[in-house]
Amino acid sequence: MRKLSDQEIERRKSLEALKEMGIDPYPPEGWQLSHTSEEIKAQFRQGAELGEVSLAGRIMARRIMGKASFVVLQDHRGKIQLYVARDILCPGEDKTLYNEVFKKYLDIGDIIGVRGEVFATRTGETTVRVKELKLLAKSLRPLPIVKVDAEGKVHDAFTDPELRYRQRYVDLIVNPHVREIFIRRAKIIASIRKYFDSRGWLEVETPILQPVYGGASARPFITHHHALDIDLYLRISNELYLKRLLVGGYEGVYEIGKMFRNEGMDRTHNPEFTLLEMYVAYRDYHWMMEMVEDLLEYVTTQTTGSTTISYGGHTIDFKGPYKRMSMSEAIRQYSGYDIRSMRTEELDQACRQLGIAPEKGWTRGKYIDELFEATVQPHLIQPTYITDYPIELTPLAKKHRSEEGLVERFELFVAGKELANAYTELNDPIDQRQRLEEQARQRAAGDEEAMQLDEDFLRALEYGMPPTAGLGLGIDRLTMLLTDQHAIQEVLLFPQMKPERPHPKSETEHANNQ
RNA sequence: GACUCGGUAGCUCAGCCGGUAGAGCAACGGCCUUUUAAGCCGUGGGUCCUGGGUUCGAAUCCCAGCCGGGUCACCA
Repeated sequence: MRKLSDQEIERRKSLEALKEMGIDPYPPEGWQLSHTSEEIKAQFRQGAELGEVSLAGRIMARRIMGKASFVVLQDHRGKIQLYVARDILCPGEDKTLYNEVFKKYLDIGDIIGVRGEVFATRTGETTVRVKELKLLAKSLRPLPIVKVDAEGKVHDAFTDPELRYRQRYVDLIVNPHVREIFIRRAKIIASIRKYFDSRGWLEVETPILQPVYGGASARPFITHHHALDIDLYLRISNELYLKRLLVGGYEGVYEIGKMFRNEGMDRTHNPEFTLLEMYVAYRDYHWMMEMVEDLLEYVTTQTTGSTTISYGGHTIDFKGPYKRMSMSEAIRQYSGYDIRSMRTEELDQACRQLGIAPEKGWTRGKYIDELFEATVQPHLIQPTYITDYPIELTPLAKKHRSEEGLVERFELFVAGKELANAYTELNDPIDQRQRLEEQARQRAAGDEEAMQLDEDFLRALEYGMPPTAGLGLGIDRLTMLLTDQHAIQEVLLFPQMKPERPHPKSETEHANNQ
């Protein structure tokens, strides 16, 4: 058995004592709720006659003063103070409920239901005078105790990232601002759905397990299907499936879902992350830029109340229209290099001067991409569209209608980070085949991240896909921006972690010895 | 992957010029019927991340490993 701490032993003793008194520490029947803590406080402040209220939540603090006590109860909307007085809780002769159950056997962390009237204390705090109290779930582990003083200063904050991410449930209990992040995340996603649905675009689900992975450049996770005896890949992108649906005749489709990329992890990368992908027929990337402006204005207003947000000390305004620059203009403006007239050797030299070490096999497009990342990207704080990318980097976008060697693509940059990526989609099946065959050659030459040739996707395109604008937008990054968080782990409920090493004296070991 | 910082009580941390551990909160016992970082008196609680090494003696010094943070690299 895992060695229990003194506090855990104490709580288990209380649990047994309660059972002996005939109190079920985990009763099945629940508790009728009349209000949330937030509703009680708001309505009482406005002078409402609340009468008796009934609420439930977790004990977060206890201040016992003999025959009366104050309790801080936390529910999903906030905290409220309870006043538990012996003779109000136990009007008769039997004071067991107060003296024994409440004072001795309840702890911080226990979940209780209470009923009583609302009043204001001497100091004016809205408080529930408890007439009825019931244990709903006993907590066997002590919580980290976070205290906030009169000036609002937080003491002993629970901040260790390892503990917070591994035990997110504890983080959510004791850190209200963390709960808020995930409420906002849900609002962001809900508002995107609302916006798309109102335009008649169809939300779809496409396979996560794919026999051929494509639509992006990344190493996949591989798994195995036993009945079929084939390897399957966790999708790195759903792009090729959504395009099949445009071939099928839907004129607007979108999917919000997890993608999986088997690459490094850091504060901006998690192996699984949430991407919005959407495709609309008979549109091009110019239209898409306007749509994204409109969408982001809507989402920011719906979730934050304004188009203006604060991110890492910058004030960022999502009100459109956003600045637009072609990639070559942007590089000229920020670095002085005119890549359009530069030969590959000159690009190589320019990169070396900037401290970038080129690798053999780099295409012209790769050099340009590197130059861009080093010289331009960090400066793009306000939402900015960078347009017209080198063709080599973008096998699924349509060739530029007037510029040789470029494709009709834009990326949206905010706070120096890529937020969205969009194309006028390539719907010429012959061109698409050539470009994917080029990718296949790069794979054969050892580029693990070049795309696989998806014959069924090409077959679909051969039936004819309408001209289409497509968009990918990182939901995690958008959430980071709208919550002023700088690590992806802060906007994922359960970020990927290395497993905890089982302790030598583990619980399972004990089980085996029993 | 490289470098770097960290891992000590349930939590937040101190101790780290080597002499086998401390504080606050939490817990336990007591007092207290409007407190709010409640207060007062008393008490208990530790594989000092793991494994080696140096030493009469290691939380402390050295080596290796594990986990996490940061920076860089890789990576649309």
